[in-house]
Amino acid sequence: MKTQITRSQESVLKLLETLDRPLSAQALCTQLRQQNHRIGLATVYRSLEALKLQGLVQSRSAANGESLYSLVKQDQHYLTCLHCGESFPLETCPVHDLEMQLRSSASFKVFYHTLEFFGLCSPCQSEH
Amino acid sequence: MKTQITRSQESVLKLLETLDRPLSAQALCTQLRQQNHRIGLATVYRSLEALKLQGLVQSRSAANGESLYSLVKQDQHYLTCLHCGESFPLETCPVHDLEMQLRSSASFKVFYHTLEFFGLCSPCQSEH
DNA sequence: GTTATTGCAAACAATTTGCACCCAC
DNA sequence: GTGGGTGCAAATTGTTTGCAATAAC
Repeated sequence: MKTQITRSQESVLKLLETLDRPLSAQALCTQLRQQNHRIGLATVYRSLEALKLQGLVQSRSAANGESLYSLVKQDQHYLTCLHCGESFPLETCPVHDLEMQLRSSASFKVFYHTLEFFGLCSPCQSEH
Repeated sequence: MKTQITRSQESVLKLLETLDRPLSAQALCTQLRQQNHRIGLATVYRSLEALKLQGLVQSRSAANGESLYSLVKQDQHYLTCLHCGESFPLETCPVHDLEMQLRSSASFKVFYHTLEFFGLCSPCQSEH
């Protein structure tokens, strides 16, 4: 479990820090190239995987099947509509206390958590 | 948003009721065929999608990228190891109260939620 | 009979992998 | 120099889709 960071991992990390919402690997790659980084999609995936292993980056899968990546620091708690797939961020996270308890447990080292509620958003409730 | 259940959806639902852990679509298809259901993988996916839309079935993505399906009734809350990918079920769910609050809100109709903590399990902590 | 559902196979797309090249140390 | 990191393109694989056949009503 190496902990050293490579050049690519650093540029991915830097980019994620400027973003306020999770992006797909492909979108991240496109943005990096627009910023004149010569980087391949495979490297973006490899970097994201490495950063996840270090507990710096998290991913969740969107309704369309692709994975969305963001910093662990940026809490990700959503209300997600089963019908249209849209995710509405939750303001507060109700499980911080439990996370703190778990963090102090030696048997499992917690880096971060995700919490997602699934259901129907207001517009989708009125369709039949 | 139709609510009627088809024959295939019913057999998938029946199978899920007999299982105590989430399975992939492929595994579900295999099991159904072993039980002499003549069913195609595509139909399993279509059934799972329909059941999800009805709030009966939930899915989460495993470490290897595939989706694992289970009944909404079967709570799914995990400690997941970033290193080996193994998921350890949590005994209790700390967010039921919040879910109850959200359920009574008219603006978003909550069917179910997922909660997952990510980190390193005990064996993986000792590797370096 | 008409319409929705199904199985199959082909298509698709996100992700992973093989490999030659290149950079850092 | 050597070993790890990288880009590219090919391979892989979970999932979706087109379509003819079938089942439901």
